Amino acid sequence: MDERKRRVLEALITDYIATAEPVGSRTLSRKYHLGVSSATIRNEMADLEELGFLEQPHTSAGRIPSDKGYRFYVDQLMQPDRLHTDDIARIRVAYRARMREVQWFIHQTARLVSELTAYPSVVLAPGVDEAKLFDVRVLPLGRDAVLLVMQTDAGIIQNHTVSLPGGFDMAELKALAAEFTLQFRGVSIKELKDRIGDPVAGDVSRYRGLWQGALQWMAAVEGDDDKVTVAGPLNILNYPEFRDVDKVRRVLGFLEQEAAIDQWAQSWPADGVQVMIGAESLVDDIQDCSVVTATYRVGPYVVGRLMVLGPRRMHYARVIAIVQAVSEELSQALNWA
Amino acid sequence: MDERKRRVLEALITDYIATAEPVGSRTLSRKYHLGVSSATIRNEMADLEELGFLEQPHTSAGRIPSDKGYRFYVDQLMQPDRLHTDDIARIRVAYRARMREVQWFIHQTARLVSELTAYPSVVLAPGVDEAKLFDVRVLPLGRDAVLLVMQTDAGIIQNHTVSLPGGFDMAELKALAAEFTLQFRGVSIKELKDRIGDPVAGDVSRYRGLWQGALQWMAAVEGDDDKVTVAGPLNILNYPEFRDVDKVRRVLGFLEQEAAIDQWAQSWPADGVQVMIGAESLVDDIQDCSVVTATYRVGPYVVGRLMVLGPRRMHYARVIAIVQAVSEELSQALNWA
DNA sequence: TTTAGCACTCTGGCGCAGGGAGTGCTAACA
DNA sequence: TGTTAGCACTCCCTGCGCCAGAGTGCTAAA
Repeated sequence: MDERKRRVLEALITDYIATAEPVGSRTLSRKYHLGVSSATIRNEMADLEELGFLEQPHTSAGRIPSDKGYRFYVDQLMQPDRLHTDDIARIRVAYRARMREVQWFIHQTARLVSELTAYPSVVLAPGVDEAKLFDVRVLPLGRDAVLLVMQTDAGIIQNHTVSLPGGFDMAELKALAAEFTLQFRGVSIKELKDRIGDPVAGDVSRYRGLWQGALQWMAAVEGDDDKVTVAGPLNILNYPEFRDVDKVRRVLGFLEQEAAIDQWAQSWPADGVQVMIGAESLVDDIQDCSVVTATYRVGPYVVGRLMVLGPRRMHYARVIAIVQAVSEELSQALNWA
Repeated sequence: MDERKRRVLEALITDYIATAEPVGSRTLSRKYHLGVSSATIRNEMADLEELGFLEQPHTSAGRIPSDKGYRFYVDQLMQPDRLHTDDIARIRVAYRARMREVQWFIHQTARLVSELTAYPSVVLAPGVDEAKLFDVRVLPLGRDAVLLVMQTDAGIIQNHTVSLPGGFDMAELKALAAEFTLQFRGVSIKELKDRIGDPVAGDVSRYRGLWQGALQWMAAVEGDDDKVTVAGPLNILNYPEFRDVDKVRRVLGFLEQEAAIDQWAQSWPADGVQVMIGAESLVDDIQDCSVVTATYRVGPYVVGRLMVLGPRRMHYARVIAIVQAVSEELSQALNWA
């Protein structure tokens, strides 16, 4: 793999990313001043194909990069773009607002990333599973309904309206909430799921249903709800590789499977920017896509990820730079929030 | 418009809804026992075309219904299906759960409708704009953050975390919330938007930013957020008229414009099941679609709507029945909730 | 080692013919 | 007078062959 092969491969991938058309030797020698003739490039391309970096759709077409080719490009050839100052400004401005809930930042991030990249984006919100219960409170809402408010150590707040037909005794409920807080403070939500059946001190008989419902809700419903935010899914329709409705269906269908995406993301390495090319994602429905993902933090802890989904010939250099910059900015914003 | 013409038109539309193929006279005489020969049907079809109920894609193709044809079919010929007992059971079961927030019912409804009809569905949640403020409370969350909880007379509860760097005086905040409640109870959220600047009695100087932010949030952000719920958008991909990516883009793009949908829905007549065929919707992006919509109530008041979006050759009889049944069931569920 | 030249291959577009589906018209029939 | 059978005609769709264009691989010369 000498220097010239590297340059040919880089030029070819650059061109293919821009045009989505198989690239021929003549095109390369004309558009990129490689200093050699098309015949030489032809030989290099034949070698690169033999090495598995390129593929030929059919005998008399140009070459396109293989997954391996993209991988080499991402790891060895490309370097992340320097973002345009406009883009940088846009990222800064996006988080300027104060007094917002975490969920607002998540939405904002998803929209921002999909607009900057022109690909669909996904943001995974901090999970509540790992968070530890901090306290539970109850607010009367009327004659026969209360609002349960749960706070975790990560500062995440969940709340839920519960109706109690037949009314309730507020003092009793308050005591119960205090008791509950005392007993379960510091227990992770995940663990709480297994302890739904635990007896709670105090007179719970009347409100057993309430607690069980509330716990189920805390543990299950709200835990996964809103965890995955998708923005700009229709961006995928702008790329010629998705002119086919069946391919579109698979990708958009995948983006609707929020629970599956969440679970899938659990298996990824912990930190930093990752790139998955084509089949590397191990997900059938997005074999024709690449994924670029980065984590974000609250303090020192990784709490969530953002990702960009695009065709395999994604504009990696730019997307990586954006994802990197946004994840840092988001981490900062969350630290201040 | 004699009886035979009506029967021919009905048969033709039924067939076209099922097959999406232009229907010829021979097909009609074979599949539907109309008691006359294909030649006679041909004559009737020519008449129906002249009257504007049918169209011909090209000279030697069968006929397809025009918008006017569908309109006549919906108004005069068709009657809503009797739902299968399975479907009825499914609708009943969907709302059986208790102790749920309004938003849960909305999501449930959207999913249910899109699954039953196999078309995309949209549900408009009760607006908060018309709701009147009932009370505002504040809960301490830690050293420098509080949770604002706002309740309206419609029983809608919104809440919002606000950070107050530098700490706060809880007693003062509580008094302020009480004061605020006193002053604005009974004022609609819509009105509240215009009165954000109103002075509040008590010492607000320290917390002015808090109130302004909170009000802005109540009035603007949460008011429109989540108001429109879409389910099953990809169902549209199953219909051959949307095999073209550009058409898909327009329809799915429309379904993403939640604010626009909300506004659009404001202009519809108040109550009952409505059908809009093709251009009748007055929305460019869904000229190739029909819409079936129904309202639902809390007590005697219409508070929201659900709608089904499908190709013009929608299965009106079934969809109308479903939309009708679901809207009634939802109204009941909300009355009990 | 590089390059020019050339024969070869494959795709995609175009024109054309034939089959099929459906129509409209005409004339016969009840 | 309304209905039907028959028939010529129209138009779409499909498959086929052909050709131009793009690109390759190989060979031979620089």
